[in-house]
Amino acid sequence: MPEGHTIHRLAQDYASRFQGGTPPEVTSPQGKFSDSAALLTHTELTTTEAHGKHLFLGFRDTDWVHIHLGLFGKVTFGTPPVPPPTDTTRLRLTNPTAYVDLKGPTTCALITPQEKQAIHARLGPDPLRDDADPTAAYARVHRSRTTIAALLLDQKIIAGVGNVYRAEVLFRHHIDPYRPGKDITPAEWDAIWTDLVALMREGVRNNRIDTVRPEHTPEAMNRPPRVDDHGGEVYVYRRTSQPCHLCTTPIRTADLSSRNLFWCPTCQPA
DNA sequence: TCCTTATGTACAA
DNA sequence: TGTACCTAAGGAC
Repeated sequence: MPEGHTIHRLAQDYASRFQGGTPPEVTSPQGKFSDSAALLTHTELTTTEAHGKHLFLGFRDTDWVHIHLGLFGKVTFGTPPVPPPTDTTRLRLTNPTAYVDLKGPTTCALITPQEKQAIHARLGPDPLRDDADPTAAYARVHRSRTTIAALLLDQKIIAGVGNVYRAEVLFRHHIDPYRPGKDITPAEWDAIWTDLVALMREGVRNNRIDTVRPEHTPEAMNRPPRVDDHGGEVYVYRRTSQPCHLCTTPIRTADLSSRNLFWCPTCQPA
Protein backbone atom coordinates (compact mmCIF):
# COMPACT_ATOMS: atom_id res chain seq x y z
CA MET A 1 0.00 0.00 0.00
CA PRO A 2 2.35 2.61 -1.30
CA GLU A 3 2.78 6.26 -1.96
CA GLY A 4 5.45 7.68 -4.24
CA HIS A 5 8.29 7.34 -1.76
CA THR A 6 7.74 3.56 -1.67
CA ILE A 7 7.98 3.31 -5.45
CA HIS A 8 11.18 5.35 -5.66
CA ARG A 9 12.64 3.18 -2.93
CA LEU A 10 11.63 0.07 -4.88
CA ALA A 11 13.35 1.43 -7.99
CA GLN A 12 16.55 1.75 -5.95
CA ASP A 13 16.16 -1.66 -4.35
CA TYR A 14 15.45 -3.51 -7.62
CA ALA A 15 18.51 -1.80 -9.13
CA SER A 16 20.88 -2.53 -6.26
CA ARG A 17 20.08 -6.23 -6.37
CA PHE A 18 19.49 -6.97 -10.05
CA GLN A 19 20.97 -4.23 -12.26
CA GLY A 20 24.18 -5.34 -13.94
CA GLY A 21 25.70 -8.63 -12.83
CA THR A 22 24.07 -11.92 -13.72
CA PRO A 23 20.90 -11.38 -15.78
CA PRO A 24 18.02 -12.55 -13.60
CA GLU A 25 15.71 -15.43 -14.18
CA VAL A 26 12.25 -13.90 -14.70
CA THR A 27 9.15 -15.96 -13.92
CA SER A 28 5.46 -15.51 -13.25
CA PRO A 29 4.45 -18.35 -10.92
CA GLN A 30 0.84 -17.12 -10.96
CA GLY A 31 0.86 -17.25 -14.75
CA LYS A 32 -0.60 -13.84 -15.56
CA PHE A 33 2.76 -12.47 -16.75
CA SER A 34 4.24 -15.72 -18.11
CA ASP A 35 4.50 -14.79 -21.79
CA SER A 36 6.35 -11.57 -21.03
CA ALA A 37 8.52 -13.24 -18.41
CA ALA A 38 9.65 -15.77 -21.02
CA LEU A 39 10.80 -12.93 -23.28
CA LEU A 40 12.74 -11.21 -20.51
CA THR A 41 14.35 -14.05 -18.60
CA HIS A 42 18.16 -14.08 -18.64
CA THR A 43 18.31 -10.63 -20.23
CA GLU A 44 19.97 -7.73 -18.48
CA LEU A 45 18.10 -5.34 -16.19
CA THR A 46 19.72 -2.13 -17.38
CA THR A 47 17.81 0.55 -15.50
CA THR A 48 14.94 1.24 -13.13
CA GLU A 49 12.83 4.36 -12.79
CA ALA A 50 9.89 5.74 -10.82
CA HIS A 51 7.38 8.46 -11.67
CA GLY A 52 4.79 9.02 -8.98
CA LYS A 53 3.38 5.62 -8.06
CA HIS A 54 4.50 4.01 -11.32
CA LEU A 55 7.58 1.77 -11.38
CA PHE A 56 9.49 0.92 -14.56
CA LEU A 57 12.04 -1.86 -14.90
CA GLY A 58 14.12 -1.47 -18.06
CA PHE A 59 15.49 -4.59 -19.72
CA ARG A 60 18.01 -3.99 -22.53
CA ASP A 61 16.85 -0.34 -22.46
CA THR A 62 13.98 -1.13 -24.83
CA ASP A 63 11.69 -3.50 -22.95
CA TRP A 64 9.95 -1.93 -19.98
CA VAL A 65 8.03 -3.68 -17.26
CA HIS A 66 5.40 -1.24 -16.02
CA ILE A 67 4.33 -1.93 -12.43
CA HIS A 68 1.65 -0.21 -10.39
CA LEU A 69 0.96 -1.63 -6.95
CA GLY A 70 -2.51 -0.16 -6.55
CA LEU A 71 -3.94 -0.56 -3.09
CA PHE A 72 -2.85 -4.13 -2.45
CA GLY A 73 0.39 -4.72 -4.29
CA LYS A 74 3.40 -5.88 -2.30
CA VAL A 75 7.06 -6.42 -3.10
CA THR A 76 9.27 -8.71 -1.04
CA PHE A 77 13.05 -8.95 -1.39
CA GLY A 78 15.06 -11.84 -0.03
CA THR A 79 18.22 -13.90 -0.33
CA PRO A 80 18.54 -17.58 -1.18
CA PRO A 81 17.27 -20.10 -0.34
CA VAL A 82 14.36 -18.96 -2.52
CA PRO A 83 11.02 -20.00 -0.99
CA PRO A 84 8.37 -21.75 -3.10
CA PRO A 85 6.15 -19.11 -4.72
CA THR A 86 2.50 -18.82 -3.80
CA ASP A 87 -0.28 -18.81 -6.39
CA THR A 88 -0.50 -15.03 -6.17
CA THR A 89 3.14 -14.34 -7.07
CA ARG A 90 2.81 -12.32 -10.28
CA LEU A 91 6.50 -11.69 -10.95
CA ARG A 92 9.68 -13.16 -9.51
CA LEU A 93 13.26 -12.17 -10.35
CA THR A 94 16.04 -14.44 -9.19
CA ASN A 95 19.81 -14.23 -9.48
CA PRO A 96 22.54 -16.07 -7.53
CA THR A 97 22.42 -13.60 -4.63
CA ALA A 98 18.83 -12.34 -4.41
CA TYR A 99 15.19 -12.78 -5.31
CA VAL A 100 12.22 -10.42 -5.38
CA ASP A 101 8.51 -11.26 -5.50
CA LEU A 102 5.64 -9.04 -6.68
CA LYS A 103 2.10 -9.84 -5.53
CA GLY A 104 -1.27 -8.21 -6.06
CA PRO A 105 -0.33 -5.34 -8.40
CA THR A 106 -2.94 -3.40 -10.30
CA THR A 107 -0.57 -3.38 -13.27
CA CYS A 108 2.34 -5.54 -14.35
CA ALA A 109 2.79 -5.29 -18.08
CA LEU A 110 5.48 -5.31 -20.74
CA ILE A 111 5.35 -2.00 -22.59
CA THR A 112 7.23 -0.19 -25.35
CA PRO A 113 9.20 3.05 -24.93
CA GLN A 114 6.32 4.85 -26.64
CA GLU A 115 3.80 3.46 -24.18
CA LYS A 116 6.10 4.43 -21.31
CA GLN A 117 6.32 7.96 -22.69
CA ALA A 118 2.53 8.18 -22.78
CA ILE A 119 2.39 7.31 -19.08
CA HIS A 120 4.88 10.07 -18.23
CA ALA A 121 2.84 12.47 -20.32
CA ARG A 122 -0.34 11.92 -18.35
CA LEU A 123 1.36 12.26 -14.94
CA GLY A 124 1.99 15.54 -13.19
CA PRO A 125 5.33 16.60 -11.72
CA ASP A 126 6.74 14.25 -9.07
CA PRO A 127 8.39 15.95 -6.06
CA LEU A 128 10.95 13.13 -6.03
CA ARG A 129 12.09 13.62 -9.63
CA ASP A 130 14.74 16.10 -10.75
CA ASP A 131 12.70 17.02 -13.82
CA ALA A 132 9.70 18.16 -11.76
CA ASP A 133 8.25 21.62 -12.36
CA PRO A 134 6.02 22.74 -9.47
CA THR A 135 4.78 25.80 -11.36
CA ALA A 136 3.03 23.52 -13.86
CA ALA A 137 1.15 21.95 -10.97
CA TYR A 138 0.26 25.30 -9.45
CA ALA A 139 -1.16 26.55 -12.72
CA ARG A 140 -3.76 23.78 -12.57
CA VAL A 141 -4.40 24.10 -8.85
CA HIS A 142 -4.90 27.83 -9.13
CA ARG A 143 -7.62 27.66 -11.74
CA SER A 144 -9.59 24.87 -10.08
CA ARG A 145 -12.69 25.09 -7.91
CA THR A 146 -11.99 21.55 -6.66
CA THR A 147 -10.83 21.17 -3.06
CA ILE A 148 -7.10 21.18 -2.43
CA ALA A 149 -7.51 17.77 -0.77
CA ALA A 150 -8.86 16.27 -3.99
CA LEU A 151 -6.28 18.06 -6.17
CA LEU A 152 -3.37 16.66 -4.15
CA LEU A 153 -4.54 13.11 -4.94
CA ASP A 154 -4.97 13.84 -8.65
CA GLN A 155 -1.93 12.22 -10.26
CA LYS A 156 -2.32 14.38 -13.39
CA ILE A 157 -1.66 17.43 -11.22
CA ILE A 158 1.01 16.12 -8.86
CA ALA A 159 2.37 12.57 -9.02
CA GLY A 160 3.23 10.44 -6.02
CA VAL A 161 1.21 12.04 -3.23
CA GLY A 162 -1.18 9.59 -1.56
CA ASN A 163 -3.66 9.71 1.27
CA VAL A 164 -1.04 9.93 4.05
CA TYR A 165 1.09 12.72 2.56
CA ARG A 166 -2.05 14.61 1.56
CA ALA A 167 -3.44 14.68 5.08
CA GLU A 168 -0.10 15.42 6.67
CA VAL A 169 1.12 18.18 4.38
CA LEU A 170 -2.19 20.05 4.71
CA PHE A 171 -1.93 19.80 8.47
CA ARG A 172 1.67 21.01 8.50
CA HIS A 173 0.62 24.12 6.58
CA HIS A 174 -2.62 24.70 8.53
CA ILE A 175 -4.70 24.47 5.37
CA ASP A 176 -8.36 23.44 5.46
CA PRO A 177 -8.66 20.39 3.18
CA TYR A 178 -11.92 21.75 1.74
CA ARG A 179 -10.39 25.00 0.53
CA PRO A 180 -10.74 25.34 -3.28
CA GLY A 181 -7.51 25.12 -5.25
CA LYS A 182 -8.00 28.60 -6.67
CA ASP A 183 -7.71 30.04 -3.16
CA ILE A 184 -4.26 28.53 -2.58
CA THR A 185 -1.69 31.32 -2.85
CA PRO A 186 1.60 30.94 -4.73
CA ALA A 187 3.44 31.16 -1.41
CA GLU A 188 1.31 28.39 0.07
CA TRP A 189 1.86 26.16 -2.96
CA ASP A 190 5.58 26.83 -2.84
CA ALA A 191 5.65 25.85 0.84
CA ILE A 192 3.58 22.70 0.21
CA TRP A 193 5.82 21.63 -2.66
CA THR A 194 9.06 22.29 -0.80
CA ASP A 195 7.76 20.38 2.18
CA LEU A 196 6.68 17.42 0.04
CA VAL A 197 10.14 17.24 -1.53
CA ALA A 198 11.74 17.03 1.91
CA LEU A 199 9.17 14.70 3.48
CA MET A 200 9.11 12.30 0.55
CA ARG A 201 12.92 12.19 0.29
CA GLU A 202 13.04 11.24 3.93
CA GLY A 203 10.33 8.67 3.18
CA VAL A 204 12.54 7.08 0.51
CA ARG A 205 15.51 7.05 2.89
CA ASN A 206 13.62 5.48 5.82
CA ASN A 207 11.05 3.50 3.80
CA ARG A 208 8.23 4.90 5.93
CA ILE A 209 6.27 8.10 6.36
CA ASP A 210 7.20 10.35 9.27
CA THR A 211 5.81 13.85 9.33
CA VAL A 212 5.98 15.15 12.91
CA ARG A 213 8.47 17.91 13.59
CA PRO A 214 11.25 17.18 16.11
CA GLU A 215 9.47 19.11 18.87
CA HIS A 216 6.34 16.95 18.49
CA THR A 217 7.87 13.48 18.47
CA PRO A 218 6.79 10.96 21.11
CA GLU A 219 10.10 11.45 22.93
CA ALA A 220 9.85 15.24 22.89
CA MET A 221 6.25 15.21 24.08
CA ASN A 222 6.57 12.24 26.42
CA ARG A 223 3.74 10.32 24.76
CA PRO A 224 3.60 6.73 23.50
CA PRO A 225 4.90 6.16 19.97
CA ARG A 226 2.40 5.36 17.26
CA VAL A 227 1.85 1.67 16.65
CA ASP A 228 0.28 1.27 13.24
CA ASP A 229 0.92 -0.76 10.14
CA HIS A 230 2.03 2.19 8.07
CA GLY A 231 4.84 2.61 10.54
CA GLY A 232 5.49 6.35 10.89
CA GLU A 233 4.80 9.21 13.25
CA VAL A 234 2.06 11.46 11.90
CA TYR A 235 -0.20 14.33 12.99
CA VAL A 236 -3.61 13.34 11.65
CA TYR A 237 -3.60 10.29 9.36
CA ARG A 238 -5.82 7.59 10.93
CA ARG A 239 -5.79 9.40 14.26
CA THR A 240 -9.59 9.83 14.24
CA SER A 241 -10.94 11.13 17.58
CA GLN A 242 -7.48 11.18 19.11
CA PRO A 243 -6.25 14.55 20.41
CA CYS A 244 -4.32 16.79 18.03
CA HIS A 245 -0.65 16.93 19.03
CA LEU A 246 -0.75 20.72 18.90
CA CYS A 247 -4.13 21.74 20.34
CA THR A 248 -5.74 18.52 21.72
CA THR A 249 -8.85 18.94 19.53
CA PRO A 250 -10.10 15.49 18.41
CA ILE A 251 -8.92 14.72 14.89
CA ARG A 252 -11.79 14.57 12.44
CA THR A 253 -12.40 12.21 9.55
CA ALA A 254 -14.71 12.33 6.56
CA ASP A 255 -15.22 10.66 3.20
CA LEU A 256 -14.01 12.71 0.24
CA SER A 257 -14.44 11.07 -3.19
CA SER A 258 -14.41 7.65 -1.55
CA ARG A 259 -11.13 8.26 0.27
CA ASN A 260 -10.62 8.86 3.98
CA LEU A 261 -9.78 12.42 4.86
CA PHE A 262 -8.25 13.40 8.21
CA TRP A 263 -7.73 16.88 9.63
CA CYS A 264 -7.71 19.02 12.75
CA PRO A 265 -10.60 21.52 12.59
CA THR A 266 -8.79 23.88 14.96
CA CYS A 267 -5.33 23.89 13.36
CA GLN A 268 -6.81 23.86 9.85
CA PRO A 269 -9.74 26.28 10.14
CA ALA A 270 -12.16 26.88 7.29
C1' DT B 1 -15.70 -18.66 8.19
C1' DC B 2 -17.34 -14.42 7.02
C1' DC B 3 -16.89 -9.40 7.04
C1' DT B 4 -14.31 -5.19 6.91
C1' DT B 5 -10.59 -2.47 5.75
C1' DA B 6 -6.52 -0.47 3.22
C1' DT B 7 -0.95 4.36 1.66
C1' DG B 8 -5.09 3.16 -5.64
C1' DT B 9 -6.93 3.67 -10.29
C1' DA B 10 -9.97 3.09 -14.33
C1' DC B 11 -14.12 2.82 -16.49
C1' DA B 12 -19.23 3.09 -17.12
C1' DA B 13 -23.45 5.56 -16.58
C1' DT C 1 -20.95 8.74 -8.58
C1' DG C 2 -20.74 4.02 -8.38
C1' DT C 3 -18.36 -0.14 -9.16
C1' DA C 4 -14.86 -3.38 -10.38
C1' DC C 5 -10.25 -5.08 -9.72
C1' DC C 6 -5.94 -6.72 -7.16
C1' DT C 7 -4.67 -9.30 -1.88
C1' DA C 8 -4.03 -10.18 3.07
C1' DA C 9 -4.76 -9.25 7.83
C1' DG C 10 -7.57 -8.66 11.77
C1' DG C 11 -11.84 -8.99 14.16
C1' DA C 12 -16.41 -10.63 14.79
C1' DC C 13 -19.08 -14.79 14.90
